[in-house]
Amino acid sequence: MHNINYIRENSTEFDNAMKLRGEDSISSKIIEIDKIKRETQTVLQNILSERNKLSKEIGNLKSKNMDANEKINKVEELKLKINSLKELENIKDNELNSILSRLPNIPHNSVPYGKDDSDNKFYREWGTKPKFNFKPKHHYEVGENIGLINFATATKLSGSRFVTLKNQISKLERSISNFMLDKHTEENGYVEYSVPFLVKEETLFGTGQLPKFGDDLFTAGDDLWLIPTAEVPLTNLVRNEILNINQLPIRSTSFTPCFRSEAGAAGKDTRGMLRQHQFTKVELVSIVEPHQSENELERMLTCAESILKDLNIHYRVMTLCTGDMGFSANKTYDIEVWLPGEQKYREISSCSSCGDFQARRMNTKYKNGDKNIFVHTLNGSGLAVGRTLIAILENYQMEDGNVEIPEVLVKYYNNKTLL
RNA sequence: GGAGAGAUGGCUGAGCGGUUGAAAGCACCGGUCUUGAAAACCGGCAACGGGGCAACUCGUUCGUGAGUUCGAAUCUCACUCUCUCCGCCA
Repeated sequence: MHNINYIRENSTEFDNAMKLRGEDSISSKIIEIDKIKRETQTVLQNILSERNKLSKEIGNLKSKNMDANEKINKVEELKLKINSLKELENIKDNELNSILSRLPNIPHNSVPYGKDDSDNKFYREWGTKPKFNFKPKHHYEVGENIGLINFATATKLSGSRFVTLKNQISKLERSISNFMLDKHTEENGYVEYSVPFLVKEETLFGTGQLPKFGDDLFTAGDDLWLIPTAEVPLTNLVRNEILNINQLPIRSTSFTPCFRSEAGAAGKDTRGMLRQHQFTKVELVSIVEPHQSENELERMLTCAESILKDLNIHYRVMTLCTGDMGFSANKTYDIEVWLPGEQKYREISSCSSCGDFQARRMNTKYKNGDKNIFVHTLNGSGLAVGRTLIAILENYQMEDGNVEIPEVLVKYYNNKTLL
């Protein structure tokens, strides 16, 4: 959600920023609505003030048993005006909110300009592509060959874009999530939460999924929605709060399933478990003071990377261009892991800074002296567990069809070194 | 699912339809005292918005939304949420 004062005072910059994100120039429309709203408000408030005065006078007269009819009639007249002005103010306020709540965040000035993911910029990489003396398989081949990944059974239960894992691979998924949570809570300074997987509309508004992207989500009826990421509940933990400055920074993490309708992805990544309606993820969220957020994004990225380093899997980090960023982000790094079976880098984490964009939607501030200031929010995957599983199956596969267990996971995997 | 109780400022908690934006206490901030701290005492302390260069001023807000009234935290209705008891259940 944007600061209307900023738009008023920097309309050109604002329009330029929206253009980078593929939006039409709209500041003039916003400013016009805002102007009418404020003018209405001023007139309305003067009348309200008059009414309040008269009402007090009426009270005084009545308490002295004196006649107040003249003043009562006056107020009656005012009421008509008040009602129509209130109505107008309401209409303009709704128009304004409806526009503002659908506009994406302004990109940070360090974000490269671009149309889509082909314009993302290389930031850094770690490790090298592993060498195989056989042709590495896709993760689904590895899993299906040993009967531990099964798409057909999942289709029977739930349709396309679901999977069932079994036995050792289920256990491996569990080991991965435990490893990630331990790392983030014991070394990286995050506090673990268990959160609801079903949330209300206001909650999704707070982080920016609604009102614009309802099509990407699943509903559970009763006004509840399935979370597409733990970013939603974790960030909204502080919705409508005025935090004490010494509570910051807040760093939280949670392991949750994520549910996405993948509405716009028909025909994309249909093979394998790369793009599912349901997957698990360990999420990282930070709530910080504004001056900390740039550093915090780098820190968060490092925390996410630490998982892949420990797993010893080659990856690269990309800075997303203006056209590829998510709605609420002002800057995003994607970590892309190398998949030898597919011979491609694939996203395994996305770390975003949202500035005060979500804080405005959630109404989350902190007290700094006598001022209440919007916090900055950040979120990142630390990491997508399903895709980490894929990365392990492809990077650690052996010629005989078995899979080696990464060293850091062995203790989480009953001390076994092979699948 | 059945019965009942409730929702007030960061927290606890008062509040006859008319100086109640809201008592009191706690917390917090500033000061006096003290070598320092604590205690005690004194003072300050809601949010959001409009207007104004500013001092300041006006409006809105006591779960949410409607209504009654000249005037609503206080009355009416609907909704939401919380708690207690009973039933059911992981």
